[in-house]
Amino acid sequence: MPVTIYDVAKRAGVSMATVSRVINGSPNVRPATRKKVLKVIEELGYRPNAVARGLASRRTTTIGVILPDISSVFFAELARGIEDIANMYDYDILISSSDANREKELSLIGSMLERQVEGILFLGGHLDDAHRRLFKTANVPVVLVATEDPEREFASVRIDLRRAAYDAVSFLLDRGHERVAFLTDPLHAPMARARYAGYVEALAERGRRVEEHLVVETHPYYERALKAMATLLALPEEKRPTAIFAASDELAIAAVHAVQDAGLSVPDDVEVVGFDNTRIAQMVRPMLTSVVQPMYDLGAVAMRLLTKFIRQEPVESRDVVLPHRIEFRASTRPRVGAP
Amino acid sequence: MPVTIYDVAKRAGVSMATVSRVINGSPNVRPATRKKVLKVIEELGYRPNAVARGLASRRTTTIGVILPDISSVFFAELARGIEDIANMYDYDILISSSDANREKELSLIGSMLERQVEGILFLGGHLDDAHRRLFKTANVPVVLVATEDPEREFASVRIDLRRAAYDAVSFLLDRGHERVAFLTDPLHAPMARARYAGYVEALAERGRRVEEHLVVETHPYYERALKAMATLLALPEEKRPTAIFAASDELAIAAVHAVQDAGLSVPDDVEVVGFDNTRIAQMVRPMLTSVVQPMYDLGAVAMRLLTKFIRQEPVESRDVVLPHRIEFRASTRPRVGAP
DNA sequence: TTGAAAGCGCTAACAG
DNA sequence: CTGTTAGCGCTTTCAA
Repeated sequence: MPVTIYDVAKRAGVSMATVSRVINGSPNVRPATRKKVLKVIEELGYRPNAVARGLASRRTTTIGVILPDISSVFFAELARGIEDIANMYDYDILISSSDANREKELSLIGSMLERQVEGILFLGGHLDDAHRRLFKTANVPVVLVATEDPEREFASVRIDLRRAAYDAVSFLLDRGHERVAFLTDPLHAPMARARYAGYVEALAERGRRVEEHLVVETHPYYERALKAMATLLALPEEKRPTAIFAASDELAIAAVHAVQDAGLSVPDDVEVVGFDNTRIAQMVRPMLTSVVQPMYDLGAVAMRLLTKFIRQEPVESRDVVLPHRIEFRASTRPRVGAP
Repeated sequence: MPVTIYDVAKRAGVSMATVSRVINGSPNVRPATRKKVLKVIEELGYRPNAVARGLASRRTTTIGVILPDISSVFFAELARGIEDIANMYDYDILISSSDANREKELSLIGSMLERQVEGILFLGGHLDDAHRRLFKTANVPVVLVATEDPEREFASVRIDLRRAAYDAVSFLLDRGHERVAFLTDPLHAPMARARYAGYVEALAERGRRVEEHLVVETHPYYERALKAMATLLALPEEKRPTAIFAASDELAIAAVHAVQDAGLSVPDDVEVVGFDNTRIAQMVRPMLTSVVQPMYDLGAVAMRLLTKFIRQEPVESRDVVLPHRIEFRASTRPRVGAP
């Protein structure tokens, strides 16, 4: 029923190969012929079938993106970075949320491979042997994004989470805080563990040990975190933290509010540092000091790297670590000598 | 190089038709044969080529989603609703951001049709004749989601934006406010216009006219809105609004902060109502009263509707209007008799 | 229950 | 510069 390349060829009085050439912008077509074919394409409303093309050419111009949850601000922003670069290179994007569920991840990877994606971007999960095996039999390049792979077996684009946490905690410790709390989503997640490692390291380097009660593990939602922090702040003053490092901005905001609810002031009584520097960091009062994770760039750089692998271009590094920094705002006290 | 259905057939000593039947779960295969084939599939690590299948069967199990911006909280949440239902019906999703740019939208629609998507979900834009023409030649079902189409020509899933705005503004007016401001993103966007219509209607119904200076059009970002509101609040008291209806939660939060910056109190001096009831509404103090737009459900229902069209199942209504309501929180004063 | 064979719509040598 | 001819890997009649 739909118009095919064959219909166009017949009507234009040329072979389908010529039509194919016109469609694909081959220079080897006489201008007059091209014009004629183009006219017929217009008349017939011909629209090339990308599936057939994909089968014949073995190029689908599609890449697969697997992420924990597209509705999370963090991954949505990352996805946008991926999309923009993909677009620039004429790739379309197949997106699926995995809920960081291993089985779902594996099944999604399989499904994308069946669809003959030309590359896979895998975000924010944890790799085990099954993942590795699948990726290795894939025959298409894979880039991990914002994903912890201790083995560094696959190409990846990320920030140094451990170091970022280390920097944030060091900043707080160096201001003289005796008790810096760490508010985090469950520590079984690899990204949470990386931050925890940085927290521990910053303490250790100063001859301090982790005080169990200052590490607050909670579900990564505002309401839950608020309650968890309320409990911590109800402690007597000599056990209560005077600074809080939170693993996300959402957790940090919960911390800020818990402090205020306890009748204390941010930043005068308690300083708070968040993570990710999402839009919301600037939309609360006091505005949040936050570790900047360049989400859009992570996505963009990863996608660019993937195109290089697909085109077999040389790449400088398979493990790209993007810089992080701390954006200082009002949830911490002004730094001496800061602009 | 990769294993094909033919390789499996040969090795299993059956025809490729039989292998195809096994893959597709056809009941017309002797159990012993099925088992043998399955074993070979396993041994060879055979993975069906979905592109070839799509070409042969004319079914790609792919649907196309076009939205203004995947990094926006609103659309990301909507996308998640779409995804979950799509998944349930074994569809994969091709997502693209259009930036609400007409040309981009048209080109994306074309590209998705070339890819033989089995249906299209079009979110949050404005339809003109070019869109309509494309959709009509598409031969695949289209569902508009959270999209204003005055002509109601295509199936759609949405809330009654005009009515929702009307309800919010009526609520404020009925509390005795003389001056209710409307803080909105640019009014050329159809969704913004719909809310504006509700604002006007609520006023008109009470014999009031729109006061130009109370309609504040701004870019839909916190910083810009904050400035715009500051200007408005700098007005002498008799021109200053005592209530603000904002077109999004982000704008509403800017309004709250502008009021506070002006040395006034929310809700005592100025009441503020937001829109969408995104997560952030509960993450600011005072917590935001907001019009609930069920984003996840909009996506889920739309996707479900699309599957019905694809399967040619009967549908009850082509214009699904989901209910909205107002979630009352602390940015408005307590209602008399409210729980 | 199984197999043979004809496409699906296009690309990509190859020949001219 | 253009046409011919094989496929790409699978589904789907139609027979057997």
